[in-house]
Amino acid sequence: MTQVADSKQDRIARRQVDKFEARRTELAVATLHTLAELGYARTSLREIAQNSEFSHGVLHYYFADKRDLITEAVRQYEAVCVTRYDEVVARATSPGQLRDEFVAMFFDTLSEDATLHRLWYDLRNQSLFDSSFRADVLEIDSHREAMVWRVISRYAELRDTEPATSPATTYVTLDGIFQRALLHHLTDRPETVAEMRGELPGVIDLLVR
Amino acid sequence: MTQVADSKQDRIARRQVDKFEARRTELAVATLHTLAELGYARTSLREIAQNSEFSHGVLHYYFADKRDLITEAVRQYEAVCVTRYDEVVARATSPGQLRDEFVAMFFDTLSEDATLHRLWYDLRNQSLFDSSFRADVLEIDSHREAMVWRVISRYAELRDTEPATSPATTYVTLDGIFQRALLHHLTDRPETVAEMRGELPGVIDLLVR
DNA sequence: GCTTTTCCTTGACAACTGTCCAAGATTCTT
DNA sequence: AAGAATCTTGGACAGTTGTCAAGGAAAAGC
Repeated sequence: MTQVADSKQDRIARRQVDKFEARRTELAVATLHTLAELGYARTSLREIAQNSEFSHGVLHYYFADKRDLITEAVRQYEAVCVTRYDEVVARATSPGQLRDEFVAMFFDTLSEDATLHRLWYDLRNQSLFDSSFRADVLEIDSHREAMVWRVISRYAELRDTEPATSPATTYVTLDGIFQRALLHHLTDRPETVAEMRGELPGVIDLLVR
Repeated sequence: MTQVADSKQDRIARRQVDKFEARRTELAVATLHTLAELGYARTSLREIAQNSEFSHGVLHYYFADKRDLITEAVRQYEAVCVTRYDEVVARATSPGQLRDEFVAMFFDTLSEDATLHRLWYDLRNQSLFDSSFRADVLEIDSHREAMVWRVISRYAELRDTEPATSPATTYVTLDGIFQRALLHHLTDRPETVAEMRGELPGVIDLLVR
């Protein structure tokens, strides 16, 4: 009897938790969009609420405070972003194909998800000032590094050679290129972006022996 | 007579302008320190004034508005930062010396001027959201690129070869490394920074044929 | 259908923001 | 030394911020 009651209560509790979590991520997504639009410095709770279908008060029902909310939004970002190149790696049969499709995807997400990417860089930078972001940022950064490494090490494999640098260096090189391309993309300088696109294959080749 | 009066007035006017400019840069420097300490998102005019010897009202006597003030501070930053490696280049007589001294200077300023550097990245990122910063940011970025190029092209010359990539790619590669090293430095992970230091010479060699 | 729990809105709060201004303090001119 | 120009202060302003709580709306449980 108690067992039945328990499992029933459990089911109820679980359902409530699920619902709670669902709404949390829903609000976190709204937060993500607001952050991507305005940047960290200008994002307020009322603005976030306006990008959702709720009023601003509800945010404190689902989140302890603003930091909690933004942290959750950052985690949402990670879910979106970190496996982007995996299918490219999976379907590649020749080094040339892998390189070309990687470059294509690279510049595709650059313009497609530009606001999300600038948000990521904004938050990573925020972590230079606010230590409470650092753990999450470092974790995401390491996932991005691993993602890049899967591409480059596979590329080296296909070319029957080895990467020329460590995962860390490989990552920061490509990330540096991405960051600058993003700046010029948002500054509306397509020529510069095109130039960088032209150079990227050469850089990739530089990254393997 | 009018001429004498004019030149005298001119002198007075010039002195006033000089004084005005001197105080402007004085306040811009205070702004720079505040920004480096708190980051863009948390820097207020009253906080800036507290880092100077004046009250907050004076800022609007010397600057049109907050943007004007911050823009001036950014220009101050540039004056500090953009010729850092020039003497290293000037005194280098062998490729090994140039490379070693560059690496040393690289990691020296990383820890010495860490807060200033994080400010730079903060403002560069801010320009992804606020177009009114972009012109200044792009200009400073191009100066940084030129600075790095002077080092690498000279290094190639000393080694009797050529740079392997364009100035832009060369810059973003080293800047990406710097940025990540800065993150780990501020996160208090000296091991990671040391690792990156160990790898930097190899990267430099990768950047020339 | 009624009660209890969960969810959401609304308005208030204190603190903080950029901006402006009146009036005092300081410096310069004559 | 007196008057004029310049500089600086400190307070007021309107608007925004994160936070919270009282109470209504909706849903769930019985």
